[in-house]
Amino acid sequence: MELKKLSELDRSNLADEIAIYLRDLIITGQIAPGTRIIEAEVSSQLGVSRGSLRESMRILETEGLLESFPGRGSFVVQASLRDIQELYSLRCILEGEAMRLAIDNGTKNDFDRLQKTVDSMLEAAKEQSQREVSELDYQFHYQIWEIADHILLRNVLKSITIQVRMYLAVQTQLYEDLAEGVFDHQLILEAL
Amino acid sequence: MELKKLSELDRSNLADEIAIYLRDLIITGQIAPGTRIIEAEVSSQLGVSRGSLRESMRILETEGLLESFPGRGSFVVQASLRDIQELYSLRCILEGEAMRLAIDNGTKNDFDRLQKTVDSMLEAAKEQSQREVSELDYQFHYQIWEIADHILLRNVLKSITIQVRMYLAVQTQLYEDLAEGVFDHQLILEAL
DNA sequence: TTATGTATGATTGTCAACAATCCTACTGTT
DNA sequence: AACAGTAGGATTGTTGACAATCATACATAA
Repeated sequence: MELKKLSELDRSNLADEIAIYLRDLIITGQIAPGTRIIEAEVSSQLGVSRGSLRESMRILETEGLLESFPGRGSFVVQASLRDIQELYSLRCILEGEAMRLAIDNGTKNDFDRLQKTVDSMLEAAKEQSQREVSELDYQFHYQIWEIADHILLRNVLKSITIQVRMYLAVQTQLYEDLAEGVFDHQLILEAL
Repeated sequence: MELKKLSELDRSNLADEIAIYLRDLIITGQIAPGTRIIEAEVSSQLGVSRGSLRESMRILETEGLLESFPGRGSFVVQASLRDIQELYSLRCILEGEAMRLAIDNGTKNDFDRLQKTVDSMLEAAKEQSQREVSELDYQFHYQIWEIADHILLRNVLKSITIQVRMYLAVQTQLYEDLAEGVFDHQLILEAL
């Protein structure tokens, strides 16, 4: 049996865990855009030191979720219309490229798994479970990216999608008709 | 007269400065791929604390220049052939997109400035000044990205180009005939 | 009233020290 | 000789404290 290198296993350090936690709060809109992150406050609430928190904030800043002004504090990014447009246009370009690669590389097995995800999504949409639909939506795309077998492309798409989800969380009205969105995914799959 | 917000001015903090410094060392190959970054050693050499250094390392890690294994240390990434291929393919896709946008948005003035850059590059190539050619090469592309007027696209391209340059620095033999590379840029400009 | 100066608390920037973990080399046992 | 066990130093993980900076409110003068 072939074993994975332990060094590749995710033995997390604090900063990463904090980043994961905060990232989720930001993406889901639980921390509103524009809010200032006060280090002492947040770190004590999380029960960690400011040093570790600052490390995690640097990760989120590089990812484009936070924006920091030296000496003045860090804030959850507040997207302009332009930012969102750019995010979408870049996502379209890369997603298109991912699909092209997925078509080349995908096996029947791959497409069966995609169909399964779409089915689950349809079901979740029927039950109006927004949270679940959103999660399955991400899984659907993530599966395509994996089939495309282009690690860098996947990472960039992941980072962009995270930001898109953040903005969507704030403007949920865009997601009113859940079922329609799911139907789009069925179309994508058939195109593949 | 309209003034810029001071908050948008880059009043740097230590971590950013360290990141800029280390990034350059990595990109230019002065720190070889695979070398381990020992925090105490580097921070004392730079005359900064480990905390600040760690923050900068998190930035570089998120950018894909460092790779860290919790509890075991951080290393300058060692690219596989695959990594390089992915880097190039993604860069092609995005650079193509940037050019398309640049064609739409560019004014005559913009193209004149590009021509100037190519001219300088040709001159630098004649004098076999690798360093200068490399810098002007980056400027040429950066100008196109600015004309394209897509901030996000530019940022992603910047990050990818940084990594490409890092790998190029290690394998400089690829850049033997400098003049030929410059000629490529003239072709690009004429296409625009 | 408006503008300028000043003091105070709040927040960030930076650091040095301690704790936990890892790696290496040595020891002893079979 | 080959292996497991075990110190010891080296390195990372984490923290709390101090210094520097910023923002706010108040006081003062024109």
